[in-house]
Amino acid sequence: MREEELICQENYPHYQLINQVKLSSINREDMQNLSEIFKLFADETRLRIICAILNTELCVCDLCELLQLNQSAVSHQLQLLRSSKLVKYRKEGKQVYYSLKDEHIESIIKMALAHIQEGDEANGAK
Amino acid sequence: MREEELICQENYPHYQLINQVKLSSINREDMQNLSEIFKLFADETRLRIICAILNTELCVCDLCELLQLNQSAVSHQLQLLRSSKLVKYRKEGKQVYYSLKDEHIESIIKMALAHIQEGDEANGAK
DNA sequence: CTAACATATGAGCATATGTTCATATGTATA
DNA sequence: TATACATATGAACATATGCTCATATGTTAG
Repeated sequence: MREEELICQENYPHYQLINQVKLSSINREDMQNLSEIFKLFADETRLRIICAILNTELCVCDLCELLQLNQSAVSHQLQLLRSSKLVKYRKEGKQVYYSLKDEHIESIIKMALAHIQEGDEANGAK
Repeated sequence: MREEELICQENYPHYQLINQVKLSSINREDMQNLSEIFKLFADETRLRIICAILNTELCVCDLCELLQLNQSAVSHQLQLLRSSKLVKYRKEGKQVYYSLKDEHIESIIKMALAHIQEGDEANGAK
């Protein structure tokens, strides 16, 4: 529909390169799923929740106390994490205990942490 | 300010646990930086751009062609990636070539990919 | 210098997102 | 069964985000 405006004239030499990238690239559905996961990590509150239950299971009010957030906000975020199957939960009496479902998550966060720490070194943090 | 409504009565037994989590947790500033990075990965367009330049440098119009997006949208996203120092760029004549700055990024994405693929197995994808 | 091209950027708009408030649901205890 | 407590959830609102359109900037060729 907008071929003419999209393709700049210089990129024909890059045609092969583009095609190669296209072939080796992650398929569109995985890409969408990837961005979904990263969305979960993208909110600070959610990330704090995730980190809090990295190695421990905690109940909702523990999380409220820890993050100093009201119960509704925490529950809404947990709802999101639950429906994305990032967390599992266990009911015990009145309480509901949440924990992480997958150990990849810790690796992802550690890797990202390494990234920002390397960034610090490279930039002005000397 | 809202102590009374936040702290549920049952969590006193968890007091130690909460404190332990609090102590071992990532500090607030790093947490914010982490969420910033994940925000960058959280948009599908941006993620596609990032993946496209994982191993190759590409100019803006290559990206437009590859992602079938208009130049303005791509440039805006590149602007974001640039100001977050996730990408580097190199001007050559009229063109500007973008590439990634950091190899952690690939690891992060690969890890996340592993997560979603494991999720597939675990769920109905048989 | 002018025209054409590649990229950048500001404004405006529509949509998505996170929080709060009010209330519902579910569980234990008196 | 009634009450208190822990959690979940819907609605409303304010803010953030991503895209588009128009235009600016910078570069090369004629």
